[in-house]
Amino acid sequence: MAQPTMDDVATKAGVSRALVSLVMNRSPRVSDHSREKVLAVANEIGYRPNMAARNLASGQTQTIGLMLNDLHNPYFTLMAEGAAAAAEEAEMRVLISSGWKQDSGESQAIELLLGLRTDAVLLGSPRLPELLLEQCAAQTPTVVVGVWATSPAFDTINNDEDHGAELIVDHLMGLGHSRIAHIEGNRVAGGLERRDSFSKSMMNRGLAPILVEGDFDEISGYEGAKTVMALKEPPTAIFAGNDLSASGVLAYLDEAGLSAPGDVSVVGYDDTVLAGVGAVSLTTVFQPCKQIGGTAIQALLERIDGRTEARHEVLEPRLIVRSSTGPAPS
Amino acid sequence: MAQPTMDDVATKAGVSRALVSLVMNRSPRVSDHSREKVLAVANEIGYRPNMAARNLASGQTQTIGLMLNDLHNPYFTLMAEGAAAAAEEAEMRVLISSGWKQDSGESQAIELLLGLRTDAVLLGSPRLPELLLEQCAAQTPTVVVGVWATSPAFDTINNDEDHGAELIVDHLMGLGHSRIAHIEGNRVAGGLERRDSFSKSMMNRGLAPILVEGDFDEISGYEGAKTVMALKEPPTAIFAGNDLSASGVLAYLDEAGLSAPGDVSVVGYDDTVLAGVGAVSLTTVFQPCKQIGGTAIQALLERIDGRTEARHEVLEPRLIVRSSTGPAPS
DNA sequence: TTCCGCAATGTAAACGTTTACATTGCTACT
DNA sequence: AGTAGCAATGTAAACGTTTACATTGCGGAA
Repeated sequence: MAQPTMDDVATKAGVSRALVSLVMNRSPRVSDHSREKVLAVANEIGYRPNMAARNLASGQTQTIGLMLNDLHNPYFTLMAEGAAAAAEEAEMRVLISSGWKQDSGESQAIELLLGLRTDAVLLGSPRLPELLLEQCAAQTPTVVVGVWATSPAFDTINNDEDHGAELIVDHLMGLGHSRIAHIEGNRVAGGLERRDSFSKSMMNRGLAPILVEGDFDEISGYEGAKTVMALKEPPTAIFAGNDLSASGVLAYLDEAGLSAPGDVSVVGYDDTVLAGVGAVSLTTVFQPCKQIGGTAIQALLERIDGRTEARHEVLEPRLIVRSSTGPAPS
Repeated sequence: MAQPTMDDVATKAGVSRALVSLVMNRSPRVSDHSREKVLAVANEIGYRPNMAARNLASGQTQTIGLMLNDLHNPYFTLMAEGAAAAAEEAEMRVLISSGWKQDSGESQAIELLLGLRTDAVLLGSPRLPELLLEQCAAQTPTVVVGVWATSPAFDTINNDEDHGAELIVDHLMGLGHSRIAHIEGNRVAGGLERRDSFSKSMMNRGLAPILVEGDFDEISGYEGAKTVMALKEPPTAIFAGNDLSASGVLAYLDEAGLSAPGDVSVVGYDDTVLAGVGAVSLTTVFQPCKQIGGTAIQALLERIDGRTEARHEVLEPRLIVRSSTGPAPS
């Protein structure tokens, strides 16, 4: 599988290697005649520039690395799609790796990207401690999504969790609910803020929050629902950490012969495609996933261009009321 | 952001560059004393090997590229997870790119991977014609999942579509259905086989297949259901191209005031997490997504090790009956 | 003491590009 | 005719590794 190199093209086309390089990089300095000749030969022998060599020589990759917490979560894949589209516009490509929700996997995933020397990295809800994120930022332009931090070393984009939690609590209280449970997201990648915001909102309104562990996925939604519904005084509403988790809650309720919103109201978070689809459509909090991805790429491009002051963006949440919430049963 | 190089480490540790290289590659030929010294320095100055240089010099990347048709489809992300796990065992990393369901995007995605000179590539339901897949295979070891082909240039892994369609048709006929519609997957990435198998199965049993276009996603499931339910004689059962599409079907039915399986039975394909979750759990055909990913990586590793004969694997489908199918209404 | 063998380390030539700079021929002006 | 200027192309030195091979130094056998 020895692949053709620039030299092969140059020789066969009877020109110098430098000229081939210019052609491949669309330089305007080369004559139409040469350009055509070179392209023809390149095409004929199936030449494809070696990115490693290109990167080594130029110090650039035209590539942005994405580390995503959980590829099974539409929130992240939508973010990736938005990022890919934005990158495309800047003639950049996006390379994805994931830690599959494990600390060690995530380290490796980031390590891989840093080793590749992508021009920048976008970290989607990293689980790693802020210190490590700063180390990453020291190596390459970095934007972190989904983790609250005020580090001057990297940019962040976050949802206003406090406000989101308030919207949900107010909505549910308005429907007459007072025993409201929250199935937490994880305790490492920004789930903590959502949980704390919920607690605070509840407390402020004189209600006791019911909390149960989770990990932002279906299975923990299912388990969490099972746990809280087994309480002596089960909640009349469940606020799941995200839509994925809410799906799990609905699955459990269905299995247990309970209905939403008849018996229990359910709220998700993110407004991913999961929320709209399915027999019971989810009341949830909208997050502009794709747009977040695009904004993150913009921020990275600016950093590549030399910006150094950190920017910490906070997005306003918006409650989307669908059919999974209703009046509290009397 | 000038990053430290091997030379920096070598100088600071008072050794040669080659020795640092040996240490970084865990060679047993270096003394404990030197190893420790080098590692200490590397760690101190935050040295990280440059993959581009490493790749250029060694001709290896220890990396396998994954091109995935649609990151929003759990089928692919599960496959990726399985692949990542298998790669991990072989001390390899996995790099993902997607064409986001567009031909041009897919070309770019594959081009990116080939340019990077990953040691091999795994193509998840590529939309591109077989000719292009062969070109890819000519450059690097290639395994294609989800596309029927008998090319001697690459390996394939596929579901036995004929059998899968038969299982579904028999199941539905057994429940008394005769007007059965199929919402097609796409017409480029292997959706054709599923559609043809369905048609054939129906015909063989003396039934006329009802077909409607689709693209393996929620929206086309929704639209497809809308289309067929508007027929003079609407079907009593819908076989969606995959689970994603089936979700869309369920969403439409719900919106139209119809219920599954009371009014219409619905069948999916893939048995992704979508099938089990949700108020109406899906009858579907099981595919061992993760395992497919793992098998694909195995095949690639063998090819990297020198195997050249192509292997075309066919997996046996298994029908999973859940609550979205029931007797045909009388 | 001499010399062999071996472990540990160093030397230097790749790997396939980019890119600053040098060279070559023209055109067109004086 | 001589030459300035410019477009087109060539030359060669990086870029940061790996790796075959050379060198060093040391312990022990002769």
